[in-house]
Amino acid sequence: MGMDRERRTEPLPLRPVEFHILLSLAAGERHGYGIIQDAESRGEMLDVGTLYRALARMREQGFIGAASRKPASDTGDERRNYYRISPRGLEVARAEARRLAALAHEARLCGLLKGVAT
Amino acid sequence: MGMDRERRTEPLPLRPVEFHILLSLAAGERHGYGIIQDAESRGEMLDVGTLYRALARMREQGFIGAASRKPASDTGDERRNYYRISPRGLEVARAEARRLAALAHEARLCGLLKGVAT
DNA sequence: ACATGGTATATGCGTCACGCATATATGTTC
DNA sequence: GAACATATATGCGTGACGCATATACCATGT
Repeated sequence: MGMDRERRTEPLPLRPVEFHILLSLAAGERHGYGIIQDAESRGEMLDVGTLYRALARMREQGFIGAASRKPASDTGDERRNYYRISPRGLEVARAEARRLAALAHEARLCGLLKGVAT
Repeated sequence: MGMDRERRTEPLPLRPVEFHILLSLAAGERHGYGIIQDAESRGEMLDVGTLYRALARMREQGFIGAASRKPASDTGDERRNYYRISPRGLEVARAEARRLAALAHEARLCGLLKGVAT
């Protein structure tokens, strides 16, 4: 067997797209296209195919769930599917955030972040 | 066409294993197994197959090169292949480090790093 | 001398996740 | 109603992946 990181039993480390999704959802409920726009606002490009497949995968994993109701900010667009982060999703997002922060710290120690504010 | 991130013309963002390699080599010349041990000391697990294939790929890309001579720290083990980071490799490593630091900063803003020192 | 375990590099195998393209349809604006 | 942005979804080809295996050298112990 074997795939990308394939059917790995360990969910961590997260795939980049998975962390982008949880990062958006940690700030509040979002629909798929809104997650893409969030990533764009951070200067990150998410492929739509990669995103929607990751959303389906993460629902199966229990990291995210469908929002019970549309948020107040919704314009009434019936096409939108809103997602919320689950307690388990929040856990893995925090663990991944700590891992990334530690990696960035190591990068600073190696001199890769000279002139970049902390 | 498409592969993992496949034959993407853009080298950025780097794959996780690629950043781990450049992070190790930014601190000095290393051989393959030494890079694995470096990652372990950071709590990151690198698969040996993934590592050696990434090393070959990154040599072709010009991000790393073979060290001209064995470093003074070498014990005389003839099996070792030492690598050094190239100017281009240092560039992309810095860019990727900035991206990761920005991502960690966003994670902090979203409350995913509460109680974690800066 | 031989066994054991750590070090060191490399490749074979199966396949998933990926990037890219395309499809479909609704919302918005002019 | 044309044009474009929004929104979700799937088909396609394949490279990179995790895991196993192969090979061999080095160090230590008995």
